[in-house]
Amino acid sequence: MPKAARSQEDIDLIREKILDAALTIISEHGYKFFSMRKLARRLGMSATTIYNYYSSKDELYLMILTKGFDMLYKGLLKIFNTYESPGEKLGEMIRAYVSFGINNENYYNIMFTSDAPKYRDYIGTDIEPVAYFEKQTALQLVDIAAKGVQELAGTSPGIAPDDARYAAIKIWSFLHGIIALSNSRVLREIDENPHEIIERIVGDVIQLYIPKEVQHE
Amino acid sequence: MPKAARSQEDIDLIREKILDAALTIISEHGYKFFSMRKLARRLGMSATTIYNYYSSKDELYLMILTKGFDMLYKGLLKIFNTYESPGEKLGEMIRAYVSFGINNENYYNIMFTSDAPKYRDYIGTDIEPVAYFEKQTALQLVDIAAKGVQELAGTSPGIAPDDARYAAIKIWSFLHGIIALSNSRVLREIDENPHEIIERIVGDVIQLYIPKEVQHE
DNA sequence: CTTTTTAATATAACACTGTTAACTTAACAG
DNA sequence: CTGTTAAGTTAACAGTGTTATATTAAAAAG
Repeated sequence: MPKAARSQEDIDLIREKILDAALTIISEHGYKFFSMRKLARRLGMSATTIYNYYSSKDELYLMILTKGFDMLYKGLLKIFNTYESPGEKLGEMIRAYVSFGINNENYYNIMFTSDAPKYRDYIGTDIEPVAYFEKQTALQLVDIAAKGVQELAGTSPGIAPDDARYAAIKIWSFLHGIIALSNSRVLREIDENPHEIIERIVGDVIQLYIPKEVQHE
Repeated sequence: MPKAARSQEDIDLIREKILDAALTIISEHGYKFFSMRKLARRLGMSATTIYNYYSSKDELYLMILTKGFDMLYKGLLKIFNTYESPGEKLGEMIRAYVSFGINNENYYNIMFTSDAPKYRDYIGTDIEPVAYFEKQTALQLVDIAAKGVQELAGTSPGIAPDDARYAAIKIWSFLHGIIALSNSRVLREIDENPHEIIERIVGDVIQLYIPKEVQHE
């Protein structure tokens, strides 16, 4: 009888190791600097060996995306479960989202920025299931956001009672705008103090949806 | 005496030809598919010949950026000079900006999206002057936007009289948010009707700054 | 032990990328 | 026709994702 195949646990351990190294590269140097050979060098293995654990760079990329969405979701969920007042809750969720976007620039960019491929690009390919799982993880985010907004519906002037989902997307869009402008360094080109502008806009958005009396009810 | 050098006009003509071809590739297939060899093939010349007209792919890229900012600026300027009422003027400028972003997806992405290098990345390099010119062209955009907002200051509830510039950046951020979400295909993943959402958000932003009575004064 | 089997890894290669060095072609003044 | 040199080409380098092939290593059977 031949050599026995490795246990699933052992395989998963190596997969995790590879994923972590990829993450480090991306969050330190950006997606552009993430190549299979560099990843392999960091792991002390051959580039082609990685293909025994992930079918392609795209699959690895999708796994990273999934992890990112999951991290962000869990962060928002914690706030959702911690705060009592709906106003304070949504306010903190908004701040947490923007913090994530600014402090994990490279991560945020591949999660929400154009160049990176999306679920649609993998339909019909052999990694469609991986892409599908990524999409579902991302959708959780919309749900928790909509829930946060839902609790404010009726109380807030900006949120129609039966339209929390639209309101959530709109707030998201506003926040994404300022994060994306900041991360793209466009903001830095036109203003000396981008952080001040970000703070101010975030404050304005919160004010727009959560008037003072509701904010500390 | 040796062969005479070509006239500047002739050189500029070829430069223009190369730029146009690069533009076509990017707006049809995106920045990812734009390579020096593909560009050369389309032009019926060798890839290295392009280096006689542009010092690098980056310089070519900066020229494309500049052209994009200039196009957008001229479009907004025309609206600025066409409409009389400040409310109508700003409303139309907002719609024109969003249209540009949605209809020239690939173009907009390299202009305002992260992965693309910015002026700061070229400081100290030999193409810093090209990058500087690109930045100045982009800054014109902020100026014309701020002017459009300035005319509404005082009349609009959302715009403090002495803070048109901040208001302009904020509106820009809101608009960029919805365009970027749309172009990144994230919106398509979470909603069946992204265009409807875009229309609605744009309407809401306009409404936020230009109440009905001011809109058709 | 040695042999056989095969899982796991590594090497070599392909087609691509931006860019440079070296070479060829072609046009014009003397 | 020759010398000069501008303009363009080919060959090459170091890099990319990925695959086919070759090697290594470990464990079971004789």
